[in-house]
Amino acid sequence: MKYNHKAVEPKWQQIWEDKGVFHASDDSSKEKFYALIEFPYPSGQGLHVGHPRPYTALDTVARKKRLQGFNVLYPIGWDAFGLPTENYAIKNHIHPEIVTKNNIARFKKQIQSLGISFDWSREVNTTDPEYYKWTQWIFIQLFKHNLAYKKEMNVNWCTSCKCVLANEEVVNGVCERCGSEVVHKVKSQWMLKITEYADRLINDLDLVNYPERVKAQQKNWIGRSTGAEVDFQTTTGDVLTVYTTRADTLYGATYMVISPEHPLIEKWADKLQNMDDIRAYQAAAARKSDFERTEVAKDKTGVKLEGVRAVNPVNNKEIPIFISDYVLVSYGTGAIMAVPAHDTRDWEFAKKFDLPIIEVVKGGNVQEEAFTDCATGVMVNSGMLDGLSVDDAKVKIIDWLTKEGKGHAKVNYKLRDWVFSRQRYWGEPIPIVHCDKCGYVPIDESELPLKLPMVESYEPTDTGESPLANMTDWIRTTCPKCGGAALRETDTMPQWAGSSWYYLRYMDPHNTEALASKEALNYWSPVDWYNGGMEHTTLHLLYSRFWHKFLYDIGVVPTPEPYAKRTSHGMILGENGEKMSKSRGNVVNPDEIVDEYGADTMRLYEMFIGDFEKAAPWSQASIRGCRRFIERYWNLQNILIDGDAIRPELESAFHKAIKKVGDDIENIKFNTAIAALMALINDITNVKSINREELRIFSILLNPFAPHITEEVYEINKLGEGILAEAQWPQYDESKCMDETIEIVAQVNGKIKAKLNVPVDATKEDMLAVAKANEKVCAALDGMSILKEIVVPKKLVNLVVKPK
RNA sequence: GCGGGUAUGGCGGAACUGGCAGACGCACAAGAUUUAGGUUCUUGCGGAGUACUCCGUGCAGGUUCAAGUCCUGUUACCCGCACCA
Repeated sequence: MKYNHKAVEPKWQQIWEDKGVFHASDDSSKEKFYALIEFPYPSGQGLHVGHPRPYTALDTVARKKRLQGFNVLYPIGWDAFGLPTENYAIKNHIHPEIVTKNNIARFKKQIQSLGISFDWSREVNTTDPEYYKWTQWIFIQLFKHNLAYKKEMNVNWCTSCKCVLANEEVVNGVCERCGSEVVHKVKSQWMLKITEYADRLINDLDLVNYPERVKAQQKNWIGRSTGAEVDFQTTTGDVLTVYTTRADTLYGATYMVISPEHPLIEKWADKLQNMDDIRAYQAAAARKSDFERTEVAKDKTGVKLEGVRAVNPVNNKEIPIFISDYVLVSYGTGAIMAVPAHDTRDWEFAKKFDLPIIEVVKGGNVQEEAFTDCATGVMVNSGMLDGLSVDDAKVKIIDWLTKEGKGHAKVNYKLRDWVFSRQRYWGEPIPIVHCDKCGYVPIDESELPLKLPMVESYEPTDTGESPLANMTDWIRTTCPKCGGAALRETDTMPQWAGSSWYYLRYMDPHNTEALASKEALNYWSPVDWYNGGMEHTTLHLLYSRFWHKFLYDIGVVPTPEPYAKRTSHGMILGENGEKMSKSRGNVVNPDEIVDEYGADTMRLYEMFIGDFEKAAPWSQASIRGCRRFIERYWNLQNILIDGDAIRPELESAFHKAIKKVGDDIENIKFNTAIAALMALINDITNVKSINREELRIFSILLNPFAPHITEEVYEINKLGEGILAEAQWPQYDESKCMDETIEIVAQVNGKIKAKLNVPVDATKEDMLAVAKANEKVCAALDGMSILKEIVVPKKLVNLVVKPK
C-alpha cells in the first residue's frame, strides 16, 4: 500500500480545523509556552520556500511542547501596511485594502496547506481598524509622556518612494526597499525618543536569552561610549563644548573642528573674516548625501575660521578652529578637539593643513602615524598627567575639569531618535491635530480608531505631503482641547509601528477595552521563544523592545522585556546559491512541493536542509531523500508485530534517539534530530520488524516534523486515541542510552593501530591490558620502550614509545 | 577602516568540555527484483598508489601523547555599521 499524501494530509488538516485543536486556551492551570514567528508581510508574490523555514521550525517546537503538556500559544497575523501594496494599488487602480485582503487570502491558504499548528482564531492584521486603534493608542501615550515630538529636521528622502525614511532604512545611501537614491530634505517630522531608552536597551540585554551576535549588533548600533564634555573658551567669549573619549590627550589638542552646520558659525558671522569661503563650504556639504560624504572620506577637507580662536583649558594656549564635514552635527556636540598625535582622522587633517602634532602618549612615532593604543602608553608633555597610564590620566583630568568647572564626564550614544512620520497613504493615521492656539493635541481616546479615509488617489505628492493632505474634509476638524478650528496630521506611521506590539495583541486579540486584558498579559508574558531574521536586529527587534519598555513603565505590560529567547534562521537560497528572487528566476513555490511530495516531506526537508541558523541552497534532488524516509516510515507497517515494550535489541537505539531528538529540537539542531530518526529507522529495518510500542514511540518522535502521516499511522494501527489527542512525549532513561560494549581506539604515538570492543564499565587498567594484548599494537611495540601511557575512559588508549 | 560570522568529500552537512574526521542525506557506481521506471533492496563511495601504508578539515607556523576543535599570523567570502571624536 503506497502512501498517498494527497488523501491523508487534507484529512488531518480538516480534523484539526474542525476540532480547533490549536486554539490556545487562556485557562492558566497548565504551564504556558508562547512561541512566536515574525508575522509575514503579505506580498503579491505569495510564499516562496524560504517563508516556511521559521514557521516549520517553531511549529516543531510548538508541537513537541504540546506533547510535553504545555498550553501552547503559536499565533500568526499579517504585517500588512506598507509600500509594495500601496504601489501595486496605485499601478493597478485597486484600493490597497482589497489588495491586502487578496494577498492575505492567498498566503493563508498556502500556509495552511503546510499543516502549521497556528492558532487561526487569534489572527491579527495591522491594517484592521480594531487593531490599529491600539497602535494609535500607544502613540498617544508616547505623546503624553513626551516621547513623541515634532521636529524640523534633515531627513532621508527617497526620490522614488517619495517618502521619508528612517536612518535604519537607508542602506549605502539608497533606499532599503526600492534601491533608489536618497537625498536630504528639511521637513517637520514626528520623532520618537528611543534615545531615552538607550541605556536600558543595552543593559537589559542581560535579562534575555538572545544569540551573542544579536546582542553585539544591538549594542553596536546603540553605540554607547563614555567620555567627557570639555568647555573651550573662545576669543569671542562664547564657550565651545566638545565631546571626547580621550580627555587624557587634552594637552595634545592643537586645533578644533566644528561641523559645517554648527550654530556658533552664524553667531560669529560678523567676526569671521572669510565668511564667503565658509558659506561655500557649508553649501557644498549640504548638497552631499550621506553616501557622498563617506565616499570622499579618504581626503579630508575643511576651512579655517579666520578671526576666532579657542583656548585650551589646560594650558591656556590659543588654537585655531576649523569647519570640516568629517565632524557630524548629529553626534556629540557637533564639535571636537583635535589631537592629531593620537587620532587617525585628526592626524590626516593635520598633515593636510600642516598643523602641529604634539605627542602626549609615548609609544609610537606620531610623525609617521597616529598612535591610538590606549593600553600601553604613558603620558608625556602633559603637565600634571605626566607619567600616568592613559586610564589613570582620564580619571585625573576629568576630576580636574569638573573641579575647575571646565567639563564633566559624559556618556554618548550613536543611536538617534526614530523618525516616525511617513508621507504615504497606506499606514496608520497619526492621531494628532494641530490647533493654532493649543499646538499639537492628541485626539480623544474615545474617538479611536482614527480611520484612514477613503481617498480617490493615494499617489504620493511631489511636494512631499501625504496623499491625505488633499482630503480637506477629513483634515478640517476641531481642537479636542479648546474646540477651535484645527487641522489633522496628514502623515502616517511607518510599517514598524504595527509590528512593534503585535505579540501583545495575540494574547487577547478580540479585546475592545484594552490592547489586551491584564489577565491575558500576566498569563502569557513574556514570549518564550521568538524566531526571526537577522535583518531585523537593529530595526524591528530594537523598536519593539523600546515600545515594550515604555508600556512596562506606564504599567500596561508586566515584564521589562518582551521576548525571553530569540533565535535566528538562515535564508533559503536558490539552487544556484543566490538569494531567491523573481528577477533571478530561482524562486521555488512551496505549492508545487506540497503537491508533488506532500507537506510532511516539505517540512522535513526544510528542517533537514542544513544548520537552521545558516543560509542553505535549495536542492530539488535532495527532497527525494526526505520523501523516501517518509515512505520507509509508512512501510514499517508491513513489518509490524505485537509487543508492548521496546525490545532489548533496540532499547539503547530508542533511548538515544529520544534524548537526541528532544535535545536537538530545543537547541535548534533540527537537521541532526532528523538524522537521528533516519539512523533509528535504519536500526529498525536491520532488525526486520517493529513492534507496536516501538512504532508508537517512533510516531510520536516524528510527529512534530511530519504531523499528518504520523497521525494516520497511529490511527490505522490503533496505537492510541491520537497523537494530538492523548500522546505524551516519550521519556528516556540515561542508563539505557549506553550499549553494553563500546569501541575504543588503540593508538601508538597517536597513530591508530586497532579498534577494540570493551565492556562499557572497563577500568583504565582493563583498557590498557586489552590494547597491549592486541596483535597490531604488539607489532608496533616491538623493539620500542614505552614512555607514557594515556588512557581516556570510553575513548582511547595511546602509547607513547621510542626505539630502545 | 570597525564589529560579527564562515571556510570540512562531487553536493547539503555531522563531529560533546582537544580524543576514531566525513554521522545522516543527495548524487554517483555495481549487483538483485522488476524490466515501463524519478520503484524497492543489497553493496561500495575523501585522495594516492596492489592487500598494507601514506596524505587529507582555506593557507603558514605553534602548543600537545593527541588539533577541524586551542594559540599566532595570513587569505577569501558573507552580514552589519561606516569619518561616532
